Amino acid sequence: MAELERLNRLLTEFYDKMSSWEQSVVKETDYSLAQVHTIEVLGCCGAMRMKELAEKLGVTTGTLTVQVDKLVRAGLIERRAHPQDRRAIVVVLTEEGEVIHRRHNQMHLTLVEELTRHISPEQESELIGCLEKMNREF
Amino acid sequence: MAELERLNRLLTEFYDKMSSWEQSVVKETDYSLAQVHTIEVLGCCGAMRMKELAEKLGVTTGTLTVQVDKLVRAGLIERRAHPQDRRAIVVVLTEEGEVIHRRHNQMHLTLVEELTRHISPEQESELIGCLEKMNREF
DNA sequence: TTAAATTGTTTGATACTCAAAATATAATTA
DNA sequence: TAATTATATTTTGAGTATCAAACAATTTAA
Repeated sequence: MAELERLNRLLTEFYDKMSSWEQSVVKETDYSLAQVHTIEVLGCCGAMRMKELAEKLGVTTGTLTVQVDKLVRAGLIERRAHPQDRRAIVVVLTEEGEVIHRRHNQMHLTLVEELTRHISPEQESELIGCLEKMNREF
Repeated sequence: MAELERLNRLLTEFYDKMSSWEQSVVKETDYSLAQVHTIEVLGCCGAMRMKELAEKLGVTTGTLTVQVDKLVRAGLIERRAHPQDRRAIVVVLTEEGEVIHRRHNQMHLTLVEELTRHISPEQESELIGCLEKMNREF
């Protein structure tokens, strides 16, 4: 079906443009893409253990340990003991980490505002509905 | 505005899920994410020179040279002389590269079909309209 | 209590990336 | 035309990210 092909192209195009936007935004900062992504997830989802964070980021815990070391050294996150499970480490943003996150999140909001500049409120509601349905199907 | 924040969350969630889907799909193959992405771009946009391909992929030409070397060795792409500009190299998929691309593209189509399972044709048209508008604003 | 499973870290190897230097060719200028 | 400047690609050297496997500490299950 041609409609499906068309939608596929548009989604891929959107993904690619989002990807290069993020890359160019991150390049302006002192941190790497992997580091900013880690901050983003912690900022949006809140503190969590290494295992869970690694899964959300799509890397192994070994990889994450290295990244967390760097972010701790940079003063953006902290390691804390898990209150119940003594094997586990809970990773949490520091105040400075929160600042970085809020700043980055604001750029995302500004982008989305620009992207939807010519979309009516009714269309925007439809779009939100579609995204909710699609995200549920993954 | 709360609506903007909501849309931002949904778009980010979609991006992240798309990203991990692609990663898990690529893991099943013999090729890396960077390699599959190169094949995807060549398959969708057709043959092009190194400079242009590097820009579309968001890497330097130096980085691309290395990747192209590997893909040539793997038999998926070929280097050809540019008919007018003797400085330039045109990169093109081989028959095997085309097969890989078609196979990968089919997986994308299947994914999009699943994602839109509960979206009506009317909503889908709206969605397509929104994506076109958004992609234009980047 | 013992055995098995889970959580996180360390280590060694590999892949990806960039910036800068080098090479070849094209385009422009004097 | 000859010299200069710009462009396209490759090569090289260094840094970063990543994984798998081995390890240590702790929890869970038998």
